[in-house]
Amino acid sequence: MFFTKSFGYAVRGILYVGLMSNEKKRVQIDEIAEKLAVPKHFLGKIMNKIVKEHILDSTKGPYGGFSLNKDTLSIPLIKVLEVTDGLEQFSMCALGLRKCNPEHPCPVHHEMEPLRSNLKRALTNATINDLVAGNKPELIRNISAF
Amino acid sequence: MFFTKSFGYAVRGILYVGLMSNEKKRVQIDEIAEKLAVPKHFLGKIMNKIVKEHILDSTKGPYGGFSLNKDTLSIPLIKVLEVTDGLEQFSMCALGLRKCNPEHPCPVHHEMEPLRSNLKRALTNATINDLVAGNKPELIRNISAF
DNA sequence: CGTATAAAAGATTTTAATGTCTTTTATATG
DNA sequence: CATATAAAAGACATTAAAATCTTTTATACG
Repeated sequence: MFFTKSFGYAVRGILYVGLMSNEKKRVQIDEIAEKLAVPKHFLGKIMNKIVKEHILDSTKGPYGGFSLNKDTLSIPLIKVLEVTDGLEQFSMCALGLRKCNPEHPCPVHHEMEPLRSNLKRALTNATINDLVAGNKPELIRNISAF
Repeated sequence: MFFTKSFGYAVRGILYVGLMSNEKKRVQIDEIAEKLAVPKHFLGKIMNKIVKEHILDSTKGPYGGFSLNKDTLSIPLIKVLEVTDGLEQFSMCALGLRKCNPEHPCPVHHEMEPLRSNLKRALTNATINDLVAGNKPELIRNISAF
């Protein structure tokens, strides 16, 4: 619920790179896609966006792949969401009305507003590092699809 | 955010019927679609589902249209959501992992769980009547698209 | 019964997210 | 420079939600 598949793929891909960064400098898309059981080329496009936004680094060619950069671990999840899904959802009416606002609220506006801002805050406060910091063998298990 | 357009159309359609039920017994799909600026035939299919689930009544032919029934006003919003979008979203992992659960949580499980249950509770507690009960002229304005 | 009305149902199209396959670009190394 | 590797880019296919158009079914009323 809430997010696209792309967002889930992105978060899991970034986490996988983070978890592997002790063992090897760079991780290839083939390995990520296989371990997470995610479509390789689709993940590739998403990872490409992630690199363009400086959330990860990548290099082509032999010994290339994806790697953490100095900022990766402090990136908040909402930044990843922005890249994959955009943030319009936080300002868009739950019933799809354009002119919904506090002065002219839709019928569910007042119910939805606190939920929306709680979600936004949770995603703003949680960083990649927060997710990587836990039990690593457990986490590897938990980002794979099986 | 959160929901499909179908859900928004359904809620607004039901509310429009509720608001008109003082003035006339039945409301036609042409009027609803026009006033809410929603595609008529698409709304028709959604309203049909709503009728099949006994959230509204409908009759064909002259003087036909959609009308409230004895249960309409006490229907919780989550029932409407179930009809239009289904409720799988409440049990589905935010990152799309099948085996995500409290014992093997995905990396955002503990952040998302309270938000999810808050949303579910809000939709379970809010009835159609709660939304109709407010200022009616204001509400009519607020469910139209303009 | 015949006719007009309005929902229901069916068929088709459009759009966006997702997924697959192929070609291009960059780079490390002999 | 030649070759192999791996990301990036491009073209195309699939799927589900959304939207449109046409035909069928039910019903009120003269």
